[in-house]
Amino acid sequence: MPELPEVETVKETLKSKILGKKIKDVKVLYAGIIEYPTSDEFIKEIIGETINDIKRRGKWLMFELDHYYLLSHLRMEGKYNIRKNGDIYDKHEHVCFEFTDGTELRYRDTRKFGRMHLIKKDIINSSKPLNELGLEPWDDELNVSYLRAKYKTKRLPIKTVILDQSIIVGIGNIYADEILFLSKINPYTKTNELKDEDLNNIILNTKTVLEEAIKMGGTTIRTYTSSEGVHGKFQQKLLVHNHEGELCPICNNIIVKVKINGRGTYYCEKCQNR
DNA sequence: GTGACCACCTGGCCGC
DNA sequence: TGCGGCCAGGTGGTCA
Repeated sequence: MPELPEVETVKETLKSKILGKKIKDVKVLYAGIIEYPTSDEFIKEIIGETINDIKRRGKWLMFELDHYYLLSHLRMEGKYNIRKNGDIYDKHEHVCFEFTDGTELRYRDTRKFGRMHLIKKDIINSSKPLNELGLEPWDDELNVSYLRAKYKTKRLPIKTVILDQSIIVGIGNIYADEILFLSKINPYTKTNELKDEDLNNIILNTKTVLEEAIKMGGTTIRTYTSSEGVHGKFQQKLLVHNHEGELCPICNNIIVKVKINGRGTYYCEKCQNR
């Protein structure tokens, strides 16, 4: 499932393929993907726009057009493919951007969880969804004081809160397990009971894990691959996630899998005892 | 403001 | 082999 490193990989892959292309037509085959505005308005406004740049904010892909930003969240299984005009549609391709050069960018999503917004450039930072996002992992303002302020009222387990995109963006279920393992923090720990040392470890290990994952092209796990069939390699580096019943790489204890607020969570009871 | 729960979705897996 | 049920999970909405 796409988390920050996977979105970063998609962004870089697409930048090398579609920058400068002008949108001639758009087909929305499943309107539920278009969150804002209506799909009719979406189509009307985006035709004639050129893709000038592609950025990322948290798990959102940001296609910079002439007058708008097209925001795209891949959720669980969203991906982009380049096709030639006239290629037969796959049943899971839901939005198709036709370019003036005869190629097409198609959004494919087997579970239809992904969402798109088309937002005017001058209000992009003050509009949903970007105005509700927290700090990037590499933001200078992400420090112990920031986390302490955000976490002080949170009684939920840290495993749940570390996924909160309004605090730190980009962390999903896979990397959350890895970050807590490296930080030696039990995922059940009440967030407001974490010590400053724990918060510092979360910050450092978030950067470490995500940087390493980006270098390796993200994680290819279960049904997810990146754009254009690009496979990430970080799953080879996962220490606990998806390793239920295997030995902890640090202490040789058995890695267990539990459910915390509905999320599958892998951890080592011996190492993560804080 | 916070936390619990549910809905959105469909492919894969498991048990019968 | 076929069927039904469960699971996976990011996010937003509703309700207490």
